[in-house]
Amino acid sequence: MAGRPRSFDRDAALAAAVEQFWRTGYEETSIAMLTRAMGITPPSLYAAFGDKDRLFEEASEAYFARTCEGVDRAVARTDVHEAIAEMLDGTARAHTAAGTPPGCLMLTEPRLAGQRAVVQQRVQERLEQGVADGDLPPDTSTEQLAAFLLAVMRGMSGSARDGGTAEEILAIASTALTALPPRST
Amino acid sequence: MAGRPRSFDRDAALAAAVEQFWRTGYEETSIAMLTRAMGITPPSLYAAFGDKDRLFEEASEAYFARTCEGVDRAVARTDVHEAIAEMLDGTARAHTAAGTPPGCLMLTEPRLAGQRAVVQQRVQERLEQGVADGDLPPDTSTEQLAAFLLAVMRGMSGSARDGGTAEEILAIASTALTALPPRST
DNA sequence: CTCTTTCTGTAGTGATCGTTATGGAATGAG
DNA sequence: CTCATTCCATAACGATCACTACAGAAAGAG
Repeated sequence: MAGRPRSFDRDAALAAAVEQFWRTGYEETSIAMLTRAMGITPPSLYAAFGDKDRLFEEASEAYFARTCEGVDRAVARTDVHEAIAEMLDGTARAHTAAGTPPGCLMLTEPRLAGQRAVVQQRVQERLEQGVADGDLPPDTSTEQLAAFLLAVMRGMSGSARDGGTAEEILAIASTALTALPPRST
Repeated sequence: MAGRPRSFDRDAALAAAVEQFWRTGYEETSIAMLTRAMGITPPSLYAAFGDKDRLFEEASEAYFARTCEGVDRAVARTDVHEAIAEMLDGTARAHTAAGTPPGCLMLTEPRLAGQRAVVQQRVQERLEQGVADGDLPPDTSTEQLAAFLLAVMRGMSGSARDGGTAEEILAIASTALTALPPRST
């Protein structure tokens, strides 16, 4: 009943696929690039992951889960200003971390608009909490502010892809922070 | 000496190429898509424009010139706050204009980092002028602020590509404006 | 051991990629 | 007119695209 077992680590292969998609995006990544990065042959890839679309879906979901961890950790802070600051700071560092491709797969890949909407919604909810906590003015447009923050993070990702240094990206983050309305004491 | 004249309008064909590259980017645009959009056959394309790389270079330069017109008109305003506001406003409208593809070719295409650097430098110089005019605090980091503004515009372009409405993109622009330090009276 | 099942590597599918050779049509020069 | 020159359309080039048929190898079940 049980035939020959798979000779490669599926999770490790998926991680390699994540990095390859991260570096070159969906369209520019060929199956040949993937098999080389993953250390397997095309039939193994198709047997284990379906096709290129399904592999990308699985890879982008793994990437998304990792990204959400960082965002969730940041927005868990009790003060909304600290929460957003940490989110932007963490984003800037992730976009320029050595050992990983520059920029962000979720923010760069055209077909991941759904993931971006999810993150934006989460940011908006954290801002609404900030308003409820009295840490943001009651008339704050959380929707508008969340869209702004997503746009800034997307811009940070693009700057990182253009070769921007960690300092430059962090400076963008700290500048964006000044657009957060201060607590009205 | 003078043979058969070209049977198509080179400028019109170039304009069609600009729009095609604008809509689908360099890598995702095939010669077949270009020839269809331009209304010519491959040999005509290669005879008139060299190859895909040179055609893109010419197209992106034409696009860049048009973009710079808008930016230059905006930053020509005497008040730096009005200048930046008009630049962001014009950018938002250009990214969502009916009749043209959403977003911005210059801000989206990976290989146009050089054009982005030029625009950023121009913005930075305008901000420095604002400092000299006393419209921005003397300790303003114009370099940091210009990088921020470029990042925001890039994010606006991405939002537009994701299907964002003109109102949403304009809201991002107006939020970004609040990060401009006010005149210190 | 044998049998069955599943994986693996080679090799190749048709389609499309960017690019171009070829040959006839169209034009200005003389 | 003739001739030289340039352009256009068909058709094809080799390379690569995503994907898979095939056959042999490797493992568990009995």
